[in-house]
Amino acid sequence: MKKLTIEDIASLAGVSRSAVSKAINNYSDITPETREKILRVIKEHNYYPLESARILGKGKNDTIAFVSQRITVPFNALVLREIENSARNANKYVYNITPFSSYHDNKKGDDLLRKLLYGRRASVIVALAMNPPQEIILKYKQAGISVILVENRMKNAHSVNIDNYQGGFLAGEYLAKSGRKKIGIICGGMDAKTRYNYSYAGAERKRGFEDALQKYGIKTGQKYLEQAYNYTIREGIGIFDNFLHKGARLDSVFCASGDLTAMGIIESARKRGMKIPQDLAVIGYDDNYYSAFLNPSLTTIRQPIDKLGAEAFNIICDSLEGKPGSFKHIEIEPEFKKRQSA
Amino acid sequence: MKKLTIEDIASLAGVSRSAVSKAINNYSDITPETREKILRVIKEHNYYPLESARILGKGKNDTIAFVSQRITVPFNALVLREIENSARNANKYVYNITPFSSYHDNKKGDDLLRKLLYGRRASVIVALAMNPPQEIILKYKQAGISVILVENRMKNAHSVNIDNYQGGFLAGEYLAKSGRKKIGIICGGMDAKTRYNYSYAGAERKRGFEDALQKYGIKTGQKYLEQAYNYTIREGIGIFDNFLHKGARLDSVFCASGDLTAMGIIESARKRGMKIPQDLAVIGYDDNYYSAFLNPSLTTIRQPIDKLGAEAFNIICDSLEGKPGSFKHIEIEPEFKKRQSA
DNA sequence: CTGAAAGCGCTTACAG
DNA sequence: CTGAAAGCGCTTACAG
Repeated sequence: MKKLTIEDIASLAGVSRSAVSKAINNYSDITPETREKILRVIKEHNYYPLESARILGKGKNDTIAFVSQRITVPFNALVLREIENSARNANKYVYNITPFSSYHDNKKGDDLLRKLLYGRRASVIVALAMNPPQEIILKYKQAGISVILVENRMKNAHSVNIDNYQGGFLAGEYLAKSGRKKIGIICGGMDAKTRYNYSYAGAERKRGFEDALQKYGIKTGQKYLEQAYNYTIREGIGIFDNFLHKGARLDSVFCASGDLTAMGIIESARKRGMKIPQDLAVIGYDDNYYSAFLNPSLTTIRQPIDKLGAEAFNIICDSLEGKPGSFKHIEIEPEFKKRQSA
Repeated sequence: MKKLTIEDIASLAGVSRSAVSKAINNYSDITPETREKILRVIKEHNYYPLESARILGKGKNDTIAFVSQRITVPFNALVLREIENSARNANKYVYNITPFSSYHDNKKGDDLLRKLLYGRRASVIVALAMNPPQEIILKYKQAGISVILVENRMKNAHSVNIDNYQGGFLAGEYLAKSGRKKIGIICGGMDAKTRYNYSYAGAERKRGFEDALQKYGIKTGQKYLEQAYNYTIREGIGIFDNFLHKGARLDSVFCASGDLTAMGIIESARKRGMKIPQDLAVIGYDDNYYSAFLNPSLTTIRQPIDKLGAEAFNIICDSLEGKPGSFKHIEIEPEFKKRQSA
């Protein structure tokens, strides 16, 4: 198969290579007739410029890198989807967004961020639930490339979060006010042996939750805390056993680790003959699209991911369009969804 | 920020640029000592080669393009995840896989496939639930770039499917054998006004289902068929009304369009006081990870996406490693999951 | 094994 | 407005 180059198009159209380049890039210093003729030839011959040559020639790359542990994690996919939706609505940058995954390999995650920076593969970074070292963040700052942290917050970078402290507080307050006394919490990212095991979102949810309980004079502590690592239904089932084993006879539990954990807890509690919510009130986190259809329907903290995506996209635009301004830290309000499980 | 180039590394290490290139690419004609010295300098200075320059220099791009309507659709994300899992297990190509989305814009979809081809942005294409015209498929064949269709099947391209005919047949046969007489089907992609509205998977499921019903002497036809377009719970709720409006008093329904449709149907039927499965048996499709936890738990056709991903990855490897062979068409067996709803 | 040189396909000053 | 020329940062024959 013959590979067409800009040279071929130029001779087919009877113009110079730079004229073709100008037509492609929609530059103004070219007559409309010439432009149209060139574009016609391009279309006729199915010519698409080689992307790598464009990037090299231009000296910059206008991709928006969306970096996460895994794009296929439902929450991560939803965040990306909402950023894409904002891009579609604004009718710009839609095709510039490229997902990158670290596949839960922390060193690879750091390496990925370095590669994107030093290999100049992106002009804006959206990093979801990543914990990069300050050193990398500073290098980005020096390079003038914006980093937008989602589900994290650090100096020298933008951040967009759904107010996790508030989410935890709402859950704690509701259970306390309903007269529950032995209130457990299941939370991820508490095992901060290294920065990789730390989750800003998890820590904030726990902090808000415990502040609420303390406000109402309810005990907190290790006995009432279990950690989540996988955020799966199966894990939730096992965690319920852990509470029993250490003698924590809960009357309610807040699954800050998500609706899936809550599903596991409910499954496990029922097998032991407990009634939900009478014997055990359960609150989830996220409000997955099917959570209202579960049995019982799940009381949960809803995360307005659409708003999160919109805010992130605003910062993306500001960065790409060179609008100055200091680092923004945006907190979006979560919503308490009262249903049957609590 | 100073941008390091291969030139800088060469002078820092006291060697030529080609030596650095050889070290980076792990070529053999270089002494181990030289290589190590170069790699040390590279690491020390955080040098990452500019990807676009590498591609341009090499004259080829080794990315594996994963093309779908939207990577954030749960089924699509799962297929990608399973391909990635296979890559991880095989410890190769993990970081070569890049997702591209057409965002449900059919022309953009075709354009994307052309761009990937003519702009040489990929060396293998995995196209999920895409309906490219034969013309494009043939161009890929001529260019020697493999196209692997998933949820579709065409000449001149590989294909990997979960046997949709069989899935439909299993559902139809089960309902017929349970003594159901008025059996509805809800299916997507039947509105083949253009090739974009056509779904190979949907058509095959319907064909298998109707063959089963005919085998057991049960009526089929327009009255018992409704179309799905969005595959959402909400849509399922509305579709149940459609059946009632046209006077189809069903005793059972097969939601070939997925478990979400089934959830909507169940929701709607219950609001009308129907008992599931006594008054209405409902079979879904997919077996979403939460489908066993619904109320009632959902009887459904499970799609073994892990196997699908593994098969697709095998073909990817064969293509990348230049193993010859004719086009493969793989059909994976689905599994009937008996639960409470039917 | 090493290094000088040409080439990949674009873009972008710059001269006309 | 157009076009010849240099440059982007790599890779790859090729000569040594």
